[in-house]
Amino acid sequence: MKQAKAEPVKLTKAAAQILEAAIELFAAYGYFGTTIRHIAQKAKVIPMTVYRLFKNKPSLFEMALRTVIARSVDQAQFLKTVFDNKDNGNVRAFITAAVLRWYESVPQQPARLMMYACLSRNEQWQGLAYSPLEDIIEVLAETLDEGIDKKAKPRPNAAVAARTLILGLFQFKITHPKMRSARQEKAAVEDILNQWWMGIFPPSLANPPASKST
Amino acid sequence: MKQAKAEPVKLTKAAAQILEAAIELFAAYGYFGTTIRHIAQKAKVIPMTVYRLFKNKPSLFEMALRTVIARSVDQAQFLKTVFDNKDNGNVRAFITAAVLRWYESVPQQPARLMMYACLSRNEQWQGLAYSPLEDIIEVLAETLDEGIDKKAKPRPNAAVAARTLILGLFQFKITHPKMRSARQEKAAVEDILNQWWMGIFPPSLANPPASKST
Amino acid sequence: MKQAKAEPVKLTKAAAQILEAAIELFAAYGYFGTTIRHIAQKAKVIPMTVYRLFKNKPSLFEMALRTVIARSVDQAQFLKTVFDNKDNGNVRAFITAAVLRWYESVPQQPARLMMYACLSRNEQWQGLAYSPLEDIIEVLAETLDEGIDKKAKPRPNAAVAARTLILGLFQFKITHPKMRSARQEKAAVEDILNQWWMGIFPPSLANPPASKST
Amino acid sequence: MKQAKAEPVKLTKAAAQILEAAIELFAAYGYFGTTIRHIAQKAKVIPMTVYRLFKNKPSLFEMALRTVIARSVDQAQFLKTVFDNKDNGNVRAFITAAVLRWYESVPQQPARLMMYACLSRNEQWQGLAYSPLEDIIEVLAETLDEGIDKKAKPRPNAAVAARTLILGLFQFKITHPKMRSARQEKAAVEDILNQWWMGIFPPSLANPPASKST
DNA sequence: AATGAATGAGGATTCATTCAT
DNA sequence: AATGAATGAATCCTCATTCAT
Repeated sequence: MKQAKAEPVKLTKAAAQILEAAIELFAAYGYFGTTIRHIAQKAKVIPMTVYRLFKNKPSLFEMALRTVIARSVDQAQFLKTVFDNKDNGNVRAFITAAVLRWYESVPQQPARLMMYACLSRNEQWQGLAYSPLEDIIEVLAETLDEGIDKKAKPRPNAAVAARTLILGLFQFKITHPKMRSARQEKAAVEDILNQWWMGIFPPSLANPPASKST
Repeated sequence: MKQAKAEPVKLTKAAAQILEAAIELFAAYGYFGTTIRHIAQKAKVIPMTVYRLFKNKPSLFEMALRTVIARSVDQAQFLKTVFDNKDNGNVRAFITAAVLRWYESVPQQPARLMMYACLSRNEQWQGLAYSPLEDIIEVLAETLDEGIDKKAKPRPNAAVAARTLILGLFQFKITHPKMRSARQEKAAVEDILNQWWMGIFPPSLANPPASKST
Repeated sequence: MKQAKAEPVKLTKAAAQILEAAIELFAAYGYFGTTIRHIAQKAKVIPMTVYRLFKNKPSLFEMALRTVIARSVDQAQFLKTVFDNKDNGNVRAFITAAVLRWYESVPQQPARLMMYACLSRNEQWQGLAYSPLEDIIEVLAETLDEGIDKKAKPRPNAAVAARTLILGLFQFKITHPKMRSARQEKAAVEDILNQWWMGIFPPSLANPPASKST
Repeated sequence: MKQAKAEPVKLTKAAAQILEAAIELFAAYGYFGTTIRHIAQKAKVIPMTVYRLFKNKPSLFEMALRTVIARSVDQAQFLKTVFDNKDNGNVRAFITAAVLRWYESVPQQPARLMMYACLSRNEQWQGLAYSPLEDIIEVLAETLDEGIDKKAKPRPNAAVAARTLILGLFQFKITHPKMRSARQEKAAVEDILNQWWMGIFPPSLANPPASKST
């Protein structure tokens, strides 16, 4: 699990306000669509204060990104804790519930901000933004792997499966912001999860192990 | 399948140049990160020409988005043709190959542009950007559904499965732009596809149909 | 009566359309608030045509002004004809009716255009714009003078009286564009006219001939 | 009397300079004929300062208009004070002197600015511009009414008479800016005033109450 | 450390006008 | 003579940033 620690430094009240405003606005409008003045207004400080507490605009964006990621990392660790303490009963139900809870616990704001960072031309930001997803994927994959029958043939690839699920859900969260109610969204995510568990064809009916493309 | 026709109008050379430049730059830097002057320079025209041929910046962005989508729609229709002409042999191999070909045929540019549109606060752009993905999902779901054993229990949900796959691949394309070679990327996509087909646990070993959360 | 002849030159259809559009828009938005493109659009020609038929923007404005003035001059002459043919009966009623008819016959457009010309820093335009009012004032003053008792003491000054009335009515027309209905406007103008005829104090009660200020 | 208070707020030096420059230039060239850069240059500030101290161009115009009107309102109140303190001697001479003083005290600048506002398509500006004239008219009408013999037949209409005079004088001030010397202008205004007091025909000689047009 | 003012470049957009066709 | 394209400067306005207080 990559380290992306940040925010443990004590922030003054003004700095915290600015950071929250920056997160909100960068997430909503992206880097270029957000102005320092706008951030300052939302944080109820004058623009000068932004420059006293943060070096400049890129630096502020990076700080906002790191802050959001730090929180996300915490979530990965929380998930890990949950998984570590699981009883060995119904693995599938357990993981399903945990992933659902994770999905619901991720606000759109961080997701959007991370997406903007991924789209940016700044490789450092891209790397930063991708790391928390990798963390979640890693935790999920580990837990999955423990539950997989090691002698199954074909043996499922836990890492790939975890990646597919998390990226799909992440994308789903961003691209369906207002198109459905929370209830509908939850139902859709459950469908995705179920389908993910099931696979398309039950192995008994499925065709042979799939050709390696043409 | 939603209609998103565009670009049938004959474009002058300058307009076509501007449009291509706009697609490229909007895809790279987003709406706010791209300036009309920048577009004009890349298209080798003076800024005024942009305004003669396009109403304004939002309109140009929408035009670029529609153009990219129109091309994507063509791909959906191409995929549909491929599926319609399939022999009834190995369905899985056939679909796998087709989806792989689709994945490789989608340039990053349109994907990025569509992602920026999805992230924008403009609901029309969001809708436009999402439509070609829906088209692909629809075509894939239909074909999948034909191959699914109607009496299987639990019966796979073709629509959800298709959505999960396409959104996941789309996200994958965007978020992994430079992190791996083309070869690695292809291998990863194949893994995703295989995993998608297989499901995590073979039904025979799987736990019961999954609790509805909580 | 000053000569401000114009427009006898034969205009092509396009030129006439442009001129009418120019009059309308210059009257509505003033010189700087009106653009050649806007005029061309309203006249349903391309901007180039404006430059083929008129030298440039100032020249077009002057042409519009002259056109409007020429029509106004015609009105002055019409008024003159009316006055020349009057019977020698009720002079007051006759003039009142004629002035009312004049007031109603002057569209707001020319009045606004002339006002804009008066306000401009171009002395030629100022002179042009003021001339038709002077014409009307002159005609009215002559007719008034004929009706005034040459031995009255104090003897009314027909020129001043005419000027006061016409300028007041002109101002009234411009500054009360939408504030009252046509019916209300006519009633107000009649009040003005009556008051103008009457003077404030009947001479019998009036104080002596008025001090020459201070 | 309508309230149009403004300008009591303390203005910084730069803001005051900008406002004065705006008044001068808007009065000279109208709204569209005046540029922010021009105003900034005259005020000896950089254009950005204009936008720091005023919201935008329309807002600056409105501020300029309100400032000019506030000064005018003060004049109306001054006139009122004068009228309230008048002895009951020669009413006509007293009012004549007061109106003359008012006329001379109104600079051309405010008059032009108000005229431009009246001509604009902005109803709020029209209303603002017209209000100070209404104030003066009201004050004058009240004082006139006190002096009018209530039993005179036909009884003069003080409101209409006041309106006619003030509008006429206002128009006169604008349309005769440079055409005569100050001395000539004063003489002309005195003529107008005398004529206004007198009416055209002494009632004894006048024809019957004037036909209501047709 | 908070504030207002300054900077100067750059944002989108439109202007009047002219050149090639 | 009609048209589209070009020109280049000007429009209003905002940007990120820094300098004086």
